[in-house]
Amino acid sequence: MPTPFRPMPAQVDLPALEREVTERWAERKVFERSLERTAAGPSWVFYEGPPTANGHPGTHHVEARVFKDLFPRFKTMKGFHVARRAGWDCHGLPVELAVEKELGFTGKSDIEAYGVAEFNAKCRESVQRHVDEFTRMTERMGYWVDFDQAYWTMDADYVESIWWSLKVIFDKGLLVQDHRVAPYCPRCGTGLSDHEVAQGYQTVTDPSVYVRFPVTSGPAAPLGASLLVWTTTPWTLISNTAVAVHPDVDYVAARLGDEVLVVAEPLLRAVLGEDAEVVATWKGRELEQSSYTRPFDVVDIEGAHFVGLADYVTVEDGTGLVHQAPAFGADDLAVARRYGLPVVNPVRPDGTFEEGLALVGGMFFKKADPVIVDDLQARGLLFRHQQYEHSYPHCWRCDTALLYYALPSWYIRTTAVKDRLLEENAATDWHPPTIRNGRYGDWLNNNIDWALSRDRYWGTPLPIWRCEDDHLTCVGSLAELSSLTGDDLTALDPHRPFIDAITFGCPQQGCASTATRVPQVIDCWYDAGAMPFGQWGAPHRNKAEFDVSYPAQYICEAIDQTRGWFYTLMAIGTLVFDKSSYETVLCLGHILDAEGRKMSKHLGNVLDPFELFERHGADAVRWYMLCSGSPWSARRVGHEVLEEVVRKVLLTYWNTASFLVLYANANNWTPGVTPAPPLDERPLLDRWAISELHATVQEVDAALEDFDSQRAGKRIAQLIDDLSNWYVRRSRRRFWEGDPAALSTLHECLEVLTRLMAPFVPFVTEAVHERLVSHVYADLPDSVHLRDWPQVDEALVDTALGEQVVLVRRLVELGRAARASAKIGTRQPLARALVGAAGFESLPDELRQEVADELNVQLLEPLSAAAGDAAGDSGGQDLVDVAWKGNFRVLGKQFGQRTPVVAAAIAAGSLTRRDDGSYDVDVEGSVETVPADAVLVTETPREGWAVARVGETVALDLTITPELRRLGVARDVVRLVQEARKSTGLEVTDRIELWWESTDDQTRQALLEHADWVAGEVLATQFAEGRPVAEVVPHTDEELGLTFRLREAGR
RNA sequence: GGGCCUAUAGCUCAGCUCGGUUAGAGCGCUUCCCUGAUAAGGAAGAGGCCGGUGGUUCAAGUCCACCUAGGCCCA
Repeated sequence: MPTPFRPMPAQVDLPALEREVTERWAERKVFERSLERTAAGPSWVFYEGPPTANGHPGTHHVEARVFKDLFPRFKTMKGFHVARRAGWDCHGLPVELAVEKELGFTGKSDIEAYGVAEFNAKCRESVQRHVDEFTRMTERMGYWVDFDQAYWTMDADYVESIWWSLKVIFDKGLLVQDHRVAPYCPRCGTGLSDHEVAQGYQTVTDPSVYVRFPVTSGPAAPLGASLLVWTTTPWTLISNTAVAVHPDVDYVAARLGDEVLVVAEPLLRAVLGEDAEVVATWKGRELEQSSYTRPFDVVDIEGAHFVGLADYVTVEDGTGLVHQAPAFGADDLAVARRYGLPVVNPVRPDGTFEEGLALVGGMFFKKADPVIVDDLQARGLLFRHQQYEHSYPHCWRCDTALLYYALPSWYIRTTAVKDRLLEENAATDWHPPTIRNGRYGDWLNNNIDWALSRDRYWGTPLPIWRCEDDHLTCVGSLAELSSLTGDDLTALDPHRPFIDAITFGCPQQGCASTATRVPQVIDCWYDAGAMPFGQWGAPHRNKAEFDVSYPAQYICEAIDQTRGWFYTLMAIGTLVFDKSSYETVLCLGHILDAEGRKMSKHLGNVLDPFELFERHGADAVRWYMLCSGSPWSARRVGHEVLEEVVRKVLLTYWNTASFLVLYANANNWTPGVTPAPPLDERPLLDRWAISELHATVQEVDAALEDFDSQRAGKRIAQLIDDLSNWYVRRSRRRFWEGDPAALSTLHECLEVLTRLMAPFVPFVTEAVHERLVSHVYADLPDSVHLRDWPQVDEALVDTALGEQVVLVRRLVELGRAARASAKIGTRQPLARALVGAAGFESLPDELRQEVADELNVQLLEPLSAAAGDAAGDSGGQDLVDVAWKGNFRVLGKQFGQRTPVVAAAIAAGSLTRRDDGSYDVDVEGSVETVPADAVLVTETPREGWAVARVGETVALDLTITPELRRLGVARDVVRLVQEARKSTGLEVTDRIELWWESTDDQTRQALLEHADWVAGEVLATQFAEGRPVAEVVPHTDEELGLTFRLREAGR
């Protein structure tokens, strides 16, 4: 006869099981069907942030993907249609650098020599390679996302969408060209990334000069003062445009000899010495707009040469007055922008001054320093000249000193929409909420224009064409480009170098010049932020699909994306549609290694996700990511924590299911077929289990609606523990007997629990669902992921019962502690236990019986009732001590400062109980009335009892009569036989024949007295004193003087 | 240099929103107990100046200020 359930071995290889489940999903197209199933439902829009397809996937990639999977699965089970489109971020410097490394290149000149077309082809290949690995990782971890429709930011459709959006921004006048100061190597002719700069610092000695700038207007002018300005780059003095001071710092005019110099007050003595005499003091802001005579008249700089204010100025070193050359310093450039000053750059890209300039014409910038110093000296402008040792960046390739250099660059004027960004941010549902006004809000408040362009090769080309007359044309599509050129370019690969070759007659009215594309590509972060429309190729294609899927209801990434994707998504959405691209965002903390360090290739501490999946299983990794610690805190991951998840959560869950299957099959119980009593006729414990189940459904649902996976996971783990370690433990006997009420209850709990857990751990739940549900209910879907999310039945949640069971378990714990302290094992029955606990009186008999069973006592009585009883025996009130304690939380509200005095009076017992339960307390002569809950009463039994008490009290009567001892012996024997059954390899349902003999009188008497009971417990069809006829291996126990032999019945 | 986050047992983390009695859990360790599913469960023990200093308060791990260390992002 077939068993109702497929057997579920207790031993399970989770990673192997996961691989089987993955195959089954693919065969049965479960993901596709889950989307079809919800096609008519309301849609819940999720955007997949495209990972950079560069490098190998690491465990930190797994983290975000787990959260990206959980909520869409949850919403899908709730009936929402959650389209999930994979995406790949294909462009950018990281890809270029990886390819450069592969090819052994050291700079842009190598790329140019190799050929841009060939180089970009290599980049494309590299992307494809890494995407394959990401896909494999994604599938293995059970992240359901549609790869067939994946968007690639390098696809022509995608690039065209970006162009369209840039044209919208351009037409609003927000895409403009300006200067950008960046570290630049004049020999290599290229800007360097921060990463490159960081590896090229060298300690060098530079001139340090203090120069006089005579003041010509403002408060210092009447004194005939000069600003004293300090710099370590004399060559930039040629381009001096302004002087910056800190608005809140005190500046002094000080007389030294026959001149007056202006310096910051805190630096006065360090710079001018003790002899300087202060003649005037101003706040920096009072000096604003004071004009001065610049040190060199070599280049024209109009409308400049006055004092500006800047918060970045420090009084750490120098003079507190900072020379400004906007072309050669990012801070300087910012100040210049604010004051509308021109950016004048007399240094050519090769690092030499323009030909024809006085003094320095044609000279390499560094070589100009001594010339300039000498000239200043000769003209009496040099106050002091020293050598200064400091760390300065050099080109990591050629050791040339870098130049901070203003390069022409394209900007998006995000500052123009800053207020809108702040409004959109305020309306965004951040998890955790602190990010909104904290890290992210702060970033928005300090918003600066987006430096969009990159002087590189592998990226979305900036679709701007410029003619010789400087007319700009921004092109929004290949079709538009075709109409401008007159050729059909709709099949053109819109990348460099092909796009660079496209020119057309300037469309500007009356202009006859030819327009060529500007050479830059764009920041790949723009690509990622453009995915809401880019993934559809919208609006050129699929405009309707885009319209209904904007904005996203949910996105999720780690904290480093505040300045990355979170920003670019919101900024582009606001710039193009005047609306942020997402409503809810979950922001995760980073995953660290076991030592708390960020995982990086550099440190070699990257945990390979595939290794974790194969060793512990993807479910274990998922559960850890979702439920251990706060998702928004940085967390450490290692093998130990994953092993714990497997043991405590996954295996406990699996084994509970395995237990059900074992006894359901043994008793031929089939859910829905074998009749079971209605819930309200089942034992109290069954109603408790169902109550906990529904309370869990309620809380998990609420937690997930709030994007709080940790809270949901905690509750689920609690239910698993409740079922395994209380419900099943307490109900074992009923399962052995095949009680349909118990089997139905556990089956229902596991069935609902499996659905609750499915979004978290999709593999093991699928395997359990298949065995517990799919195989027995033909009308239900063949996958848990095609089921509906559980509905809570609030009528079944019995809070009072829940609290009573908590008390029961608490009392059991206390009783066990009492036994331990008396050194009496639980197998030895005791006559009675006394319980002192609020709520014990109202505990139903069924629950009192649980306590008695667990503690193995024959009688359970309230302590108060027993006290009088025992008092008669022992002649006094000595059995119970009563102690009182004040409840500070209650007393504090009533008494404030007097709280400690009142509490002391209560502890001293100066109180009388009133009829309504409240107390009169005698506090230093005056009587105060306090409510019942202001006094905590504890009763403590005395001598002859084993006691455990923490809030509640359990006392055990330690008298062991000969009758009790014999019962204990019988139980010991049962245990020994069970052990022997197990070691013999018998199944739990096998019947046995048993023969025993004993040299110990007490043991013999006990076994004769309790023969029927022992035989029943160990499933013995025969239980006889003596020896079998045939040879059977004996088992002996010296303490009991017992020898017994057993064999399977009927053999 | 700026901003944000974090700091509680050997390790991993709760508790802090809204101050209240003896600061909890898991892992690990020691000793026991229980076991007719379990790689499980239970008891006891060892292990805490709750990062530091000051303040508010009858009362501070919790609120405030400053400091220190680490992390992240940006210069």
